[in-house]
Amino acid sequence: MAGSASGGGGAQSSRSSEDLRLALRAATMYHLEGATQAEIALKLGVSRPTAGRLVARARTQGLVTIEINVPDDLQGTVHAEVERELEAQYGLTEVLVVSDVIDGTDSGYGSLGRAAATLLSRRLKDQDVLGFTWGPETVAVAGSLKTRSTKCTAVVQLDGSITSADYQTGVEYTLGRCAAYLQATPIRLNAPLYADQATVVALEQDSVISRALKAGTDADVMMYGIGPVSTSTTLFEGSFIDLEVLDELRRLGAVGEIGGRFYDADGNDTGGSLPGRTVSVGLDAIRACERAVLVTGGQRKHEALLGALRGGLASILVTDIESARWLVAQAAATNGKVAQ
Amino acid sequence: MAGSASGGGGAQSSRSSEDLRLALRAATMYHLEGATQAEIALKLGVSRPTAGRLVARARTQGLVTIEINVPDDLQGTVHAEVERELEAQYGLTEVLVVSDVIDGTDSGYGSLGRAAATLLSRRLKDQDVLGFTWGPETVAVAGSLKTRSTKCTAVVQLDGSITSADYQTGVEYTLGRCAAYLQATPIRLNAPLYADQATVVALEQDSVISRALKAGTDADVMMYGIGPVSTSTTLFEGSFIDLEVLDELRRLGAVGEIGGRFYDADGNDTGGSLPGRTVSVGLDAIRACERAVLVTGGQRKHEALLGALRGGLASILVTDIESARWLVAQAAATNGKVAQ
DNA sequence: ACACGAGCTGAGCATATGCTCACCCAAGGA
DNA sequence: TCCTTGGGTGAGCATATGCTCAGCTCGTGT
Repeated sequence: MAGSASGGGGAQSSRSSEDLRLALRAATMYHLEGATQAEIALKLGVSRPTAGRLVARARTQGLVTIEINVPDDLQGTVHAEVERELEAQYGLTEVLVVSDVIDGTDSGYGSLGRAAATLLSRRLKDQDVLGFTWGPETVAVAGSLKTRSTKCTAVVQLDGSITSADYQTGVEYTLGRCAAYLQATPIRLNAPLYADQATVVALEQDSVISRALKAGTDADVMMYGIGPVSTSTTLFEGSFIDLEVLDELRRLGAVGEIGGRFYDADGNDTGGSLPGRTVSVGLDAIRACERAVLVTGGQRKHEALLGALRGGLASILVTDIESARWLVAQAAATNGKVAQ
Repeated sequence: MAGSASGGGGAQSSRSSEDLRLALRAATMYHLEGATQAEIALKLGVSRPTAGRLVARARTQGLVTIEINVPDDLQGTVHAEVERELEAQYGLTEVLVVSDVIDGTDSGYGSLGRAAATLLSRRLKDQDVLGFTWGPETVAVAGSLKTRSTKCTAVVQLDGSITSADYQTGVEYTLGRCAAYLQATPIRLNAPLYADQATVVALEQDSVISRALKAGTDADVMMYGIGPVSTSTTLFEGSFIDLEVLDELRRLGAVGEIGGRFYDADGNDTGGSLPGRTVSVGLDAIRACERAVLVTGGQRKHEALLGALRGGLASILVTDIESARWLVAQAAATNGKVAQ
């Protein structure tokens, strides 16, 4: 008795005009005045679902315009557009672009590190294992960790270290600082990055080292920088790679390196003699990681960065605005074609 | 083990900036891309409530601009602003303004009637009783009822009729057409609008008439026009009111009339000799009705309209744009002070 | 004139959202 | 150094929203 079917509605005198008028009104109340659809329904004398339909129709028909405005004090600081474009072009989960341009020096990763540290705090959950490669970028990230509010289970090296004093320090610094600030167990990969093949085989059979490598391979989150293929890299300058190997890498089309492993413009491992002599998780492990955070910037590393992204070697990218714009231009140049 | 407390977050390197950046991003995903907060949370690596907070913060801090745009084909047809202003100024539930200007003639209520008919269809529920006063406005509304999609229980006259042939027809027309199109029982108030006091008392004791009056008083929805206080009204021209009474009404400050009952600039019944000689529901019954739909327009009736609104004699108004603008100006002139 | 298809409606439910709570961390003062 | 104070967080629930369904009306074809 109370609620018998009241019947549907047919065409009124100026039906669609009246409907649009109502949609306009409903949308105004909903979006501008914060009314609920039930309130709108009550006020307009229609049923609750109809009020919802009116609001929906207003959006469908373009009566509602929603804009996201960057406030003035963030203008020039936030690069949302470029970030979204990169995410789309390279299939990334998140891109974070900082305004500072990275110069060629290793000490210039400050702003990159700060940004990446904040991002890392957000991405890390307390049951996670964090892996990292050594390098100036990750040192900067570790140095910018500020609070103990983020926890994780363990921090593990993804690659062996080299005997250069500076970088040995870098590894220790990164591992120690991450462990401290993330209240995590540090897992050391106590081995050289490169050795002769027999040594590498032996090392990989060592229980401690294999355990570290396994932990690194299975890490929930990975954080790493990249190296270019050039004579002015630590690997070459420290004589860890000689001219012969460099020539081989170039012949094989290497454009960049992660954890001592080189890849070509499509992000594939270049092969050759080096992989068998390298102690680090493979590129496939990085590719398989769902939260692979690549932190790098600067013109020197553009080609290496492009190759890594094309090869799916990162899911999250933290870089500088100049590199970001360059990447966008590259993707546009190849007509949006992105290697998977 | 799985979900131990992960701790709160403290101030990161550039916390508020990073937060704003995230809020920006969350708002973009939510409003522009239609993502749910859960999806945002997943993508950004935060908890679901936090994603919601980010979206909320973006609105709070003015990062989100929402506009309602009237499409071109409704420009000049829809008067949303004036309508909302009138609602606010006079405490009305809904105001509907039509673009056509109402001329002085009784046949000029076409567009008003069409608009009111559509509105009435929306406001009427099938268990409702609809009351109406006779008059050109309600004739126009009844004439514009188009479909049988709206039902209601009964349609009842709110005031007695007068013996002018035209208006007798008007009453019958309105009652019959409403009853037919609304699939409702017609309830006739078969009595003169004005009579001498003894007759009125007798009529009000008649069971059929008292039942009709009661039904009218309790009507869920009322629809009525208004009359001005002037020698050029049907009531005066038809000699239902003589000059003496008109003078009395003017002395008492009458500005308008609904159902044969006159009110002053504040919408109060003017009293005098007429009320005791009138067969119709009182102004209080109209004031008490939650869906009292006043349909009128034209310059002749401006003062009457203003008084009715000031006196709370309507909750829903259908009028023309000229009258609407005049009313807005009047409310502005009295500094927004509105009689309750 | 009658029957059929299209479109709209309200009811009911699955999902998404906003809110309250207690907890934990970081900063400031004795 | 410890303690207080304020801000921010996730869990759980009440509410709001969107969706699917069946029923009814109107327009069209025979």
